[in-house]
Amino acid sequence: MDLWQLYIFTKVVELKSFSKAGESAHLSQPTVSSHMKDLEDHFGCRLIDRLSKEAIPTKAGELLFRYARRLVALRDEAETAMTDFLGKVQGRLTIGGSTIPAVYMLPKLIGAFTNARPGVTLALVVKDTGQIIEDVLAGTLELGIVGALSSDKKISQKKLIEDEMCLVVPAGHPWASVESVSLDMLFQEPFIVRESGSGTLRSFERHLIDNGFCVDELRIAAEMGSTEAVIQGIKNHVGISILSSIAVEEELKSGVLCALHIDGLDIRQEFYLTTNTQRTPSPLAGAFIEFVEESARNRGMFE
Amino acid sequence: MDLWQLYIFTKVVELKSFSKAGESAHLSQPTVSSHMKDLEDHFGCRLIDRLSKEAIPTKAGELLFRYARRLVALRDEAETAMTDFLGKVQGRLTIGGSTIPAVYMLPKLIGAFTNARPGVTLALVVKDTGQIIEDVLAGTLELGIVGALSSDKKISQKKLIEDEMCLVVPAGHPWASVESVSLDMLFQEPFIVRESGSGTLRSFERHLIDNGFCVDELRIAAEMGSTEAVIQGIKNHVGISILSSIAVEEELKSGVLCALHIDGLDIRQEFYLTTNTQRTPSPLAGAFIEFVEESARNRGMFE
DNA sequence: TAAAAATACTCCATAGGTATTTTAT
DNA sequence: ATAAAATACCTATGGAGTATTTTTA
Repeated sequence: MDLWQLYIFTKVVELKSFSKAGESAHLSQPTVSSHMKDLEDHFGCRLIDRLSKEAIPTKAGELLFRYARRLVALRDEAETAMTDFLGKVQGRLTIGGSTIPAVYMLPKLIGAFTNARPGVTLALVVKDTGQIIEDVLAGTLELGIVGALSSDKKISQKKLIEDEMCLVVPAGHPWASVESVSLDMLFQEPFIVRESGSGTLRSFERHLIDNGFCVDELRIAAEMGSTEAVIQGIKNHVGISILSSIAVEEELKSGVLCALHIDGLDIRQEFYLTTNTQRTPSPLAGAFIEFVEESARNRGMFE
Repeated sequence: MDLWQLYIFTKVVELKSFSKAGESAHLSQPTVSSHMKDLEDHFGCRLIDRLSKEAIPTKAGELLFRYARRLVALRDEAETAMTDFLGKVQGRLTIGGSTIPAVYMLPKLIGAFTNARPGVTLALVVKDTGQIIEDVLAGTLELGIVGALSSDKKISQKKLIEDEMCLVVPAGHPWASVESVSLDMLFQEPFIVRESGSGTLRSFERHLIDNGFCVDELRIAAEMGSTEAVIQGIKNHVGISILSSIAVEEELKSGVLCALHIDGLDIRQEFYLTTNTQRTPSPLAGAFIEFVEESARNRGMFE
């Protein structure tokens, strides 16, 4: 009993004729006969009484007809659901982001993507890089944007943007108009650091040590729990700090803050679109990935 | 996209493995591979991601899986519904009967048939012979029991019982112990007739005329609207009458009434199980037909 | 006689198999 | 090295056709 035979059966019942059913299904009359015989052999009973002028289902045929109609309808529903799913970019997609991408990159990207596409819902999950990579590996997340590379062969990562850590000072600060300062000059100024455990702080520490300095020598004015808090601290002259240029993009544009290089200290961080090589992205995920890559190529992402 | 492939697909998703799915469906692993490829080609997208240790559906595969499960379940439901319908004698059957069978034969038959079969409902429709034959021809009724033959070639009729019209007198009547009386003796006694239009009356009239008599010459004591009324009339000494022996079966047994032959008047009526040659009976109708024929053969029908 | 389904037959697409290779852990 | 799926290739069933016969109104 397959769907094709059941479909032909419904046509026979509806049109009350083998030959008309054949026409409607683009089949010859003998082919219809043979399928009906197959069905009758399968159930071991007559399903259709062949009267001279019309074909009428038996009681058993009526019972089967009710199921056949439902089965054919459900098949059609499945087909259209699949083509809809594959054809249209729609539905819900969850994107993972580590702190910097989640706060400074993804909101803009998600906004631009969903605005042009009704019927699309994007959810953002903020977790640390390790967690996001685990979720991508497990298949819980279709994609993430993180600031570190994974050695796992199942993880595919595409560089989206390079972010430089800059020394950030408030407007009006003596260094505001300077291009760059030397590393030892940092130790004169009150400094704001992130709480220990932050990726930003760790990479800064490593670079200081590499250059023969130590964090303890900094004149630490405050320790802040978030990038946003550090920005507020600088604005309010609590101190200066090292920050991702992406994070202060807005403030640099408006002139509230200024960024400068530190001679001999080149801290760059790259952000990667992270997917599972072994998993096929949904059409929605595929479209978003394309959109993100396109934005990165056009440098339209943060300009 | 056929049910067989969808079934294999559900097995692959459930068992997370092509080879295990093959085992469970008694197929080789390459056959499963080929079916999955067929499905993927059909939808034009990947449905299953083949990881090293397990096979996991893609988003599109998850969508299809939901439909596939429903389709397979519905198919199974149809199969069991069909085998139930064909295997068990159950459900509802409507039987047509003309007056005599409907009142004096079918209640007993229906009672005996349904008592032994839980889950069976028999409905009785009382109509005149012509109407019942029309309904059988139209397929509205699967079977009827009527007292006349049809010339329609699409009608099959099987004789169940032969019923003789007898002269019925109350117990204690002078003729009660007599074997038979001559036709002319009828005209001495008060007589009860059925209303004009009754089949019983018509055939009686015809027979009288054939023998050179006329109904008008009878001493008509009363004209009754139903066979039951005639019986009551005889019991209460209103008069005597000619009745179907089946109709007075009970009263003859209990001795309240007596039946005797009329010399030279032989009115017999046969009752026929009537079906449509072109229609396949449902299992329930078939079982009832068999039961009725068996009862007729055993003469257990009215004894 | 006409119209519908059944039968007889032929052909080829494909579901199924086995043997083997590829791939990833 | 192992386990799983893919590939290659072969076979046979059966789905589809055309031509014809049977059936019944």
